[in-house]
Amino acid sequence: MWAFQAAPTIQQPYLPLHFNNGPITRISSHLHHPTTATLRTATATTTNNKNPLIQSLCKKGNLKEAIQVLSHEPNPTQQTYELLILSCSRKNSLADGEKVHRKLVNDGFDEDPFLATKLINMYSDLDSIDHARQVFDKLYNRTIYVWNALFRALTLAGHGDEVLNLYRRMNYRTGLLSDRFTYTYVLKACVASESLVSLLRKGEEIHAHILRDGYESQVHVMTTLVDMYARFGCVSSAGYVFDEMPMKNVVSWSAMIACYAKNGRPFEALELFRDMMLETLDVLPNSVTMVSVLQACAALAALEQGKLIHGYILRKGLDSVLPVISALVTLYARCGNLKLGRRVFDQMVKRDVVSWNSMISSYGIHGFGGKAIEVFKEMLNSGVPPSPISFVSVLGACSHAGLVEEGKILFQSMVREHCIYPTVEHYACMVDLLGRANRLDEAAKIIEDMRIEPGAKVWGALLGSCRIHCNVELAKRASRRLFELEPRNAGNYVLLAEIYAEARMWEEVKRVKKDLEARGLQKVSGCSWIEVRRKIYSFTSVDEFNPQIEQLHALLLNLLMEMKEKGYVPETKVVLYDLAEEEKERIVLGHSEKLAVAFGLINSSRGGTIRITKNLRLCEDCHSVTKFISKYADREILVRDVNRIHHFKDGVCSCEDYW
DNA sequence: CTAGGGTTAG
Repeated sequence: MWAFQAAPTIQQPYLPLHFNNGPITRISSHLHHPTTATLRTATATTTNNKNPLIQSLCKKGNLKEAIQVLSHEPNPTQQTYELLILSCSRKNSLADGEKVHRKLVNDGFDEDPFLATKLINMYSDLDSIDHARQVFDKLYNRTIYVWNALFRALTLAGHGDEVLNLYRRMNYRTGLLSDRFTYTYVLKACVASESLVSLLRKGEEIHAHILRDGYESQVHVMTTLVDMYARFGCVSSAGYVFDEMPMKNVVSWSAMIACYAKNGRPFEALELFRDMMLETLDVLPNSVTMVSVLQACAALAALEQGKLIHGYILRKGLDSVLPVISALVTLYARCGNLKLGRRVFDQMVKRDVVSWNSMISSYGIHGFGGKAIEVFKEMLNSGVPPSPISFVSVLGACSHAGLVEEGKILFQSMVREHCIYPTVEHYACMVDLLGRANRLDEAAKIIEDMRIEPGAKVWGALLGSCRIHCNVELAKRASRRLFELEPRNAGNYVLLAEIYAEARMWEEVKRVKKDLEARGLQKVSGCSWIEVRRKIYSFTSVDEFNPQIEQLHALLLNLLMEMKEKGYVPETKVVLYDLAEEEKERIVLGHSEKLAVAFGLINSSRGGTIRITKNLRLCEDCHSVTKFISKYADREILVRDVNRIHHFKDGVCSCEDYW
């Protein structure tokens, strides 16, 4: 591939990896120092040729001309090459980069580790990881800088496992010691792996190395460590490292807040944010911090809390930062206030693909599929190319709204018009779209025709559809695959048991439940919560400690009687026990969302919307009861379940009973 | 040459 000439000054045999000791180490130890010239530059410096023309052309951004002059320049210096390489990165020109590289080799700089570092960084910036690797492979004098540059390049390219293999070789085969940069890169490599193996153990091993080498007070290293544990979902490990950090700055705090926000612990995220504001005087939150805080508010559907945070963002002038605005759009939409989200979106001066995606998915979760498609098309018209997530968002919107044909057309346009190849997520959307619409055979056909391995998400979507339409046979097939793919996901067992229960196959229900227990798993219990005057109250069906619980039950019983007179029949098929109908009715009446709605009726002012959030999918009985309450108590009720938002008003729901 | 963030997900 490369037709470089052998270096005229240093002739060394090519070894891909070598023992970095002996005289070579001595050469490299002074070669890598940027102020120390190589043999070749030493000559150049003595002739006092600093190539002012090339350098000034580089600084002016006139790369083409600089390369022109370079081709006639007999003595380019190391500094000149450094500027040229940086220019190629900046100009995003691989061809020019290769030209400069070739000339550099001809001029005998191919064993200069300083320039090799720059070259590797350049090729990494130009997304040419193979070239970066080659620079490294051909190099004999490898300083820690060179290793670090390659680690950085590979990590950015997602080749985490390669970094870890090289890291091991560096430790065993060279005398080089890792520095704080090495550690940040190899820690990141643990989570930047294309293979599916969990590299948590590796990360823990590196953690030990870091402590051994005395880096526990290096803020960058420790923050990366927090983030690594966060990405593995090891919240307590992340918290432990964070607590032990002797020095913390805004990045460290943000990493830990993000850890909570991303791992389903929004409450702790807000708590930590509060601690940060109270405990530290010199650490001020910035836009990155605020994004995670907004995410936490969105997860909790804490609208009032979110509005306060929005106010803070405005006061601090962080309201022009794109990620912050996108997070605000999502916050308001997920809190049920689509109008406010739209207003924030409309006020944006500039929009990138993420801003558009947040608006598309906002319409999606509210069930406005048509609006989502409209916004999607508006995005295309405005010249912003869609991302894979744009399609997940818009297909999800079609799914919630039952727009099957529109979804199919969009799905086909992915490859045809946008060169975006569907991933497991996209297929899962299509299976969900078709399955929900009771076109289960078509959904199964999609899976059969998939060109990639259908993952758990795809089979999960199919099983979910089987649940809605009570298709026992297909459910058996889907669950068999699911139990292989994710044996520890309790939700799958529950879904299957519910399907059997609806089909009154009680023996099967028992078997699945036994299976669940045998694996030491538990059904995730339903939990609903409501924000009243900026406080969040949560409910579970087994909660005996709620001081108002008797009042709530009484209210629900009254409603039940009233509803039964009006012809309501409780829907008890979610109950996984073969019990008397009366007993089942008692169970569904205690569902957490009903308690939350009752609490809302009692504790919030009339005329205001009651907003409830639930951790699972809304059950059919709660859905019809809430419809009833919205009419007879004359209240607007918003319920956000795991999938979408239901807007109850005058006895009907915005989902039109399709969810 | 180093650390944290937005949109999606049965």
